[in-house]
Amino acid sequence: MKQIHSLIVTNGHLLHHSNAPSSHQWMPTLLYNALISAYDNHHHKSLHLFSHMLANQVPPNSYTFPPILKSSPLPLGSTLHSQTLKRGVFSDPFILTTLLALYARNNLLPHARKVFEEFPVFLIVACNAMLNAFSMNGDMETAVSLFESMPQRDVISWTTVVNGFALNGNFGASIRFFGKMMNHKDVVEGLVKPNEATCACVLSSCANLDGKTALDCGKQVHGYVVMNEVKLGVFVGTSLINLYGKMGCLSDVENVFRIMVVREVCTWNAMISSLASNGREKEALEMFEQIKLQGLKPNSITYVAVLTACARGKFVREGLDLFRSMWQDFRIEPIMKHYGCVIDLLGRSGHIQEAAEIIRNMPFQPDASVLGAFLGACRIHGAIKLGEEIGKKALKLQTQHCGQYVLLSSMNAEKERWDHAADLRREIMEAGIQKIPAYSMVHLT
DNA sequence: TTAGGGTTAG
Repeated sequence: MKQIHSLIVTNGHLLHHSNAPSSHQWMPTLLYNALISAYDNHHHKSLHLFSHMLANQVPPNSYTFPPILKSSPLPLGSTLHSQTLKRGVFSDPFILTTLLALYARNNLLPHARKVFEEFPVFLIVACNAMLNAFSMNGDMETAVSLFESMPQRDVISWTTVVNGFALNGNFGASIRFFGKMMNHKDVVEGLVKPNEATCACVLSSCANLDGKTALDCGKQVHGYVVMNEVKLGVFVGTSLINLYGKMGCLSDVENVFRIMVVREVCTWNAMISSLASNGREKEALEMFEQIKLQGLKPNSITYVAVLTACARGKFVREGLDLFRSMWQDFRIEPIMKHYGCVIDLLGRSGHIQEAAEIIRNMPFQPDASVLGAFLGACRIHGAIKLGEEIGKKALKLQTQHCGQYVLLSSMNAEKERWDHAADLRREIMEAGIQKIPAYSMVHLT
């Protein structure tokens, strides 16, 4: 590429006016378009080029808008929408599709529908964007009925619905829809084949359920991946690590990790979480060191995972050091989840006062999960007075959640303050809160 | 030169 580029330059085919003071003025629409799409991940630059082209009276065409619209926030997107109308390119199918996706992303389902109606004929890409629009706005019923009305479907149509159920928390339906896909003539006759995205989605749905059925389903998908040479890239590999980690199959976790060719930060994150939740906290921390050695940059999720490992392993000193260094080393700002981990870390190991101190000095108000972690610590270490004080705050934040009531009530029961305990149990009843019964499971192999 | 679906989070 670079050699060809040099030839073009030395032969004078590129930018005849490059010696002129403002060569940009001579750049035609086509060159601007190419540049704008090259700056795909640099929204600022592509936008700058767009205004530059307008300032130089270079007219944008239907190719100009989609790459900018793809990364535009809503207010800018609306402005561009009117620009497409003014310049007579609104009806272009590429523009319509990106506008549809823009409105879907911003939860403006009615706007998305209106754009969808502009398509004169069936277009699979537009339908897929609309399927996603319904999914992202919680309307799976309409998504499925649109899906069923489509004269053709491709792998993206199927994947969008599989993912749609997962987006709405209906993981069982997501897996069943994948099953339907595998038995449908589209797949049986070889017109459609699940790809990396499809497999990653359904594996993630399996990981979000528990029980043997979900694990077996995930294993079948894994088998399909191997037998059908679906790429074991970052997406599928990371989903598999996550699935096996959640199911306690650490040897499978390690096998997948070992054979992955490309590993990104999210892969390492899934690995750290898997080790941390299976009693191998020390190795989880070693993985964190590995990330840095690989030249990768930990992200916010990495710290959630590694702080969890510290909490489980009772590595108080290491955990606090990590928490304090995340901003210094990587400019990652602690969010609520990180505070939750640190409170859990301090609380479990009996550093109740330090935990209280951190809660008092947080830059934002603690939410129910942080207070809940603290409350749990108070219970373990019998700090009933502090527990009741914090518990009341937690109840105010999470009135419909049974966990805090149960914790407070158990805490009183342990101190044989039966009247307090009973009062709290009655409050649960009166507030109409359902206590979800816990269960244990024995997995026979 | 342009469009639609994907992984990790106590």
